[in-house]
Amino acid sequence: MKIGQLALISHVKVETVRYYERRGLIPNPPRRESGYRQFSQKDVERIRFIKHAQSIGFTLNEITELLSLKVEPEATCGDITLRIDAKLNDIKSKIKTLVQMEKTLMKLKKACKTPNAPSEECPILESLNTELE
Amino acid sequence: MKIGQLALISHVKVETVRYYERRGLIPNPPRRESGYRQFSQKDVERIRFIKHAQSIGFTLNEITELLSLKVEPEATCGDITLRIDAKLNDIKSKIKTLVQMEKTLMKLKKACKTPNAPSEECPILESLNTELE
DNA sequence: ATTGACTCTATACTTAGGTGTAGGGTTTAT
DNA sequence: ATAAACCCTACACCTAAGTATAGAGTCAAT
Repeated sequence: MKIGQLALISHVKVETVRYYERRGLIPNPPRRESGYRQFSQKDVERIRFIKHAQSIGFTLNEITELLSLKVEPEATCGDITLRIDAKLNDIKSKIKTLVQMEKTLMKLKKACKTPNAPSEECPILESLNTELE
Repeated sequence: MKIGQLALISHVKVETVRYYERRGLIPNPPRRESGYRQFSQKDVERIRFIKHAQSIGFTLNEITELLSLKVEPEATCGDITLRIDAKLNDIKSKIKTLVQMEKTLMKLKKACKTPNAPSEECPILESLNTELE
């Protein structure tokens, strides 16, 4: 199939497919005489893999790594699990940060008892001037 | 004080101070004859404000907005609270996404029962090829 | 055989928040 | 008075993951 159809099926833009190829995420496809890329079902799967991996938080660099682990003969399933664990740690720490932000924001919000007061003397803005715990 | 000292006190780089000035986050400072910027304690506070606001998740664009609300005469404390609420929603939705990723990753992790199996047949990679629920 | 839709390459642009560099001028301490 | 340390502007570069564009060539249907 041609690039347009692959893109359509895979719900990505044509430029994204070419971008993935440039990044080495998709094997260089064979070409017609005209230079047109010829894709196959394998490429549809490959893009699905990439998109799924992205949706669980992997970057394209990390996905490149996962894909090469897949073909390295000495790589084991345990090696994959290691990457999963690392990503779990990433995500946990992001959650932690966000939860802390949430807490601080809720505390700040409560600081405002007079919604009609001029913003100039808003206790929220004032506390941003000094300390945040 | 000169830019280097402001940067030192504020724990930011000199270039960052100039960058904030370019973005309009810091008022244009007066200059000496030589062209050197002259900063004051107010600017230290301003950078503190920016850094605190960043640490609770506001972008520099949003901080610019907060700063202008602060000086608009008709703006009220309630207007500030609105921004806090919007940011709280942002953050909640980011947390939600991350928690979902975490769940999926943990499920994937459990799928691997044979850590020494070759990665080629790793059930984790296989599920990325097909479906993720 | 021509038109419209598709594809090709190469290059630049996007967002966000900076960071780094080149090529100069200034200040300060000795 | 000279050297180190600082400051100036203007510009390019960085990451991440694309998106957009120009200018050219190709394919499919009428």
